[in-house]
Amino acid sequence: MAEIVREFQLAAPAEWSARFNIAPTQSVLTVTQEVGGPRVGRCMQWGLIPSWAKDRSIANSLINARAESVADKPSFRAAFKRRRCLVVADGYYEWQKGGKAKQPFHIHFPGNRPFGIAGLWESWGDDHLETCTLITTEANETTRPIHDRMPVILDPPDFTTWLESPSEDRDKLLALLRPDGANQLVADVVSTYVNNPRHEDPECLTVNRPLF
DNA sequence: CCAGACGTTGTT
DNA sequence: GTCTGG
DNA sequence: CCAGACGTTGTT
DNA sequence: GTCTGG
Repeated sequence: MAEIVREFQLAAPAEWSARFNIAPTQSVLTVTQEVGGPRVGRCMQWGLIPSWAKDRSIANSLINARAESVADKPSFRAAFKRRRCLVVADGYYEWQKGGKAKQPFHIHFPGNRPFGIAGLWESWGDDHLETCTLITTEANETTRPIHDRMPVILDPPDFTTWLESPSEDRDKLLALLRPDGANQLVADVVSTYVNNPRHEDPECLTVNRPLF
């Protein structure tokens, strides 16, 4: 948490403990910031529920939002204008499909430096349930062999722009939604142990063999 | 005007 | 909530 | 994302 | 095949 507070310049530590296999509908750590306000770390449920949704089942479909259309899609455009966030991670899983087999990879930076994924959030229902979605874009050189999409990983200098820009800066915001340009990511083959969402321990990160 | 949709992923 | 299709 | 379920009736 | 739950 100390590393996260420093990297994201949080005003205070957040309530959070290590996770190894976060599935959609479960809690993720996010960062939000009102214009001119402090950076706040808060937990939200992964899977966006728009304000107009009659029930929460739509969350299963809205775990990702495409950068190419996020500003216009009815499910996302309101959040794109007013409720942008960062989702904190030090790695993510991507599955490579070959026939029936689903080979998971653990994708991370050297040293597992935490990073911020561009996201959107909403508050839903009388209980003000806070939910979020991750924005995806085309894959970069490292991740393309595994899958054609990847999360938008923002450079720390762009955090403020993403979190605080007024809604009329649409083009400026969309320009941030690019693949990781520095291409410093590492992709490790891991065991299919991680394929079971009930498996939630460090064994999920065990490297099977080098990629190359 | 009202009714109905509103999403991504991957696979075919 | 807001847009599209009928 | 993956894993696992996928149904109605009536009865306790 | 497609939906739900985690």
